[in-house]
Amino acid sequence: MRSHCYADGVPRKVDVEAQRAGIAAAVLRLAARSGLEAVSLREVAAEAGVSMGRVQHYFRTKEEMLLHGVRLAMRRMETRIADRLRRLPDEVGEEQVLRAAIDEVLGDHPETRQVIRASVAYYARAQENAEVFEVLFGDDAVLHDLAAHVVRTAQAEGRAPAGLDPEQEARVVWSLADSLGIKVAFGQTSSEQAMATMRYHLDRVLGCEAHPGV
Amino acid sequence: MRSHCYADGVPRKVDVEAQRAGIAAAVLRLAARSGLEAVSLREVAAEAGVSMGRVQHYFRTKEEMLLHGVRLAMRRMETRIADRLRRLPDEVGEEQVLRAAIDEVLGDHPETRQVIRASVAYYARAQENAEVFEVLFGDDAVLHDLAAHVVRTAQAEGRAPAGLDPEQEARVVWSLADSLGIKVAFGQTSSEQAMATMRYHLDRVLGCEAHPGV
DNA sequence: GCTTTTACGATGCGATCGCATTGACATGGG
DNA sequence: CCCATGTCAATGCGATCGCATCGTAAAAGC
Repeated sequence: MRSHCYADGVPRKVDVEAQRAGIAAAVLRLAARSGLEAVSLREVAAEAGVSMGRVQHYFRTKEEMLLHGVRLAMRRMETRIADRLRRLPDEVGEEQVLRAAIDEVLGDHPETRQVIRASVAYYARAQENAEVFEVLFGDDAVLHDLAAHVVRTAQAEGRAPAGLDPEQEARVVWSLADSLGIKVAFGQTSSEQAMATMRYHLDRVLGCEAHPGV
Repeated sequence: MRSHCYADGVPRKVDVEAQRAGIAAAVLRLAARSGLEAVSLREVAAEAGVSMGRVQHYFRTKEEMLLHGVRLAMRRMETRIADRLRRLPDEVGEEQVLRAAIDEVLGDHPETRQVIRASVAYYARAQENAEVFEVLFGDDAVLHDLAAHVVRTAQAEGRAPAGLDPEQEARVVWSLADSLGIKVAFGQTSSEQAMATMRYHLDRVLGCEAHPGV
């Protein structure tokens, strides 16, 4: 009746990754709620409902624990976007991928807002810790290229207005999504308002189409 | 030969506001450098080069000190924008005001970056502390109205493309400025790159004109 | 001139911090 | 069966935390 019982009677070790993920989830909740100041080993242990010794067993230092926390945040975001794509009819184009990612960022699901708030809490640390910087911003180039390609496709199909610079438009789109996502996560704006603004902008750049969400 | 000597031999009290500002400046430096986690009474005292007793004398609690810090940040930003306007030829229109504010946000002057990084460090606290929220985001409505009005003017003068929604465009412009400003402050993007993106966008919304800066 | 107020510096308190150590217990391999 | 290993809970350490208190020296008020 221990929490780390074995599955199917197969005698095995404790699921290390699951334990780490449980603790990292507590880190995320605390960071999202009150910033990194509130993240101490004792608080994390209490939030995760485990002993402090357990936390220290799975993370050698606080730094390592924090890094694992922000990694979990990004992984969750990717998972949620992938789930969203899976719910769409098959054969999604790149524009659907872009729109799904933006929808996720601007949505008001509590977990999304938690991840975004936690990410912002890590910003200061990203300046001093290259690994945190990489986790937070490492995927930006891929997302940028995705947006730029979508713009180019819209141009090729004649849906986009003339004279657009796909590279600059990509920067605008993601900057907009970032900023609106943060505003939603911190309660400055409603999710609906942010999605309306995003849809307004995308309609002018990619042409007006019927889309679920933004 | 004390640091709080009187000016002109006039026996007066210590300049309370100057003392508080000096301490708040230290708070800003620490928050910008390493986040609010690094802001303790002892660290602030050391950074400001004063005793801990002095810090406690001018701020009854840490909370009050932090609030004064973020107020100083916003005040500095406004001052820097006002200075920028004063350097322009007189009779500035509202569009110049908007552009000056955006220029300041995207500029790579160390003090601007410090203020932006410090502001981001306060985001988590803004959720729990209504006063911090007000200081950080209280001016947003004014800035929004400014941008919307500038867009409307550009429309009236026939410089803007047809079919623009000034309210939405205002949201886009400020979201863009916020996001790019943060990216510059945290070293994700160069100031030049951010200004180029901003100029690119403004040219499409307000019409292309020759402007200093963005 | 004497008291009150202002402006600190210094020090101490209890709580909490990250981290290291220790030991109990359980498991699987030899 | 024994022991190496993995998995923790418990505890203690030195440092640091925010804050309260105390003492002092100087100016302000009477």
